[in-house]
Amino acid sequence: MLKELNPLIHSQLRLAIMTLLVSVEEADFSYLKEQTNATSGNLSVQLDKLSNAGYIKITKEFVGKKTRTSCRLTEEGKRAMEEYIEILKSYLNL
Amino acid sequence: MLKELNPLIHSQLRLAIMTLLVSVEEADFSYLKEQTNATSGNLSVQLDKLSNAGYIKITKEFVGKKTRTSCRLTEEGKRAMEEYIEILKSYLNL
DNA sequence: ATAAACAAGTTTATTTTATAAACCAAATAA
DNA sequence: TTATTTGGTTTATAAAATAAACTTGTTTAT
Repeated sequence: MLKELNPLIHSQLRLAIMTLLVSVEEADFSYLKEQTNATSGNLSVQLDKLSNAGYIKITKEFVGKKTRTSCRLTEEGKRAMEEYIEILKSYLNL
Repeated sequence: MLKELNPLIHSQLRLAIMTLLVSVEEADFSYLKEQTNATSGNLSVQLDKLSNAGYIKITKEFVGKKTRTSCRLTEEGKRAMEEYIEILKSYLNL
C-alpha cells in the first residue's frame, strides 16, 4: 500500500511554494509570484493555507512606504516537507 | 521560474496509479484499488481520465465468468511520466 | 493638483477536481 | 432462494484551485 502524500503540501502551487522556501529560507510575495507564475489571488489563498497549517510564518512589514509580505518555513513546515519528500522518493524509487 | 508539473499526473490518486504502472507494467482494477486505498468510484473516474488522456490503455476481458479490467501505460504515458519525474527532481534537487 | 497607472495584496465568484454515495449486473455462498 | 460479494459505473456532493474583481495606497505624468 502506498503511503499518502500530505495533501496540504501536494497541491501544485503549495508544493512550489514549499520547495522554494526550502532553498531560499525567506521569500517575499513578489518573488514567489514570479517564480511560480501564479496569480496574486491564488498565491494569497495558498499562503494563508500554509500559514494556517503552521507550515510557514508570514511577516508583514513596511519597507519605506510599501508593505512587504515575506514568508519562511517553520520547523513544523520543514519536518512536513522532509516527510513529504521521503514518501515521494518511495513512490518514484529514487 | 519553476516548470509546471503536468496536472493530469499530479493528482494524488492519478500519480499513485501512474507510479504503480511504471513498476508493474500491468495491473488490474482490484490491485490498484488495494495499493492506492481508493474507493472504486474514484478509481474508476481517474482511470477514465488517464485513459482519455492517452496515458494508459484499459483492457476489459473475461477471466472465466468474471470481468477483469486491467491497465498499462502507453508509450505516451511513459514519456509523460518521465517528464513529470524530471521536473519533480528539479523541484527537489534530487 | 489631479488623473492615470502601478504595486501589493485580499475577497469573492467560478470552475475544476476529488470523493463518496448510490446504484447495477453477475457470480458465489448460505 | 435469498443474501452477500465482486467488480465495477454513474451521479451527486464537497473541497480545492483558479481567476476576476476589488481595495488601499503609491508613484508618475500632465
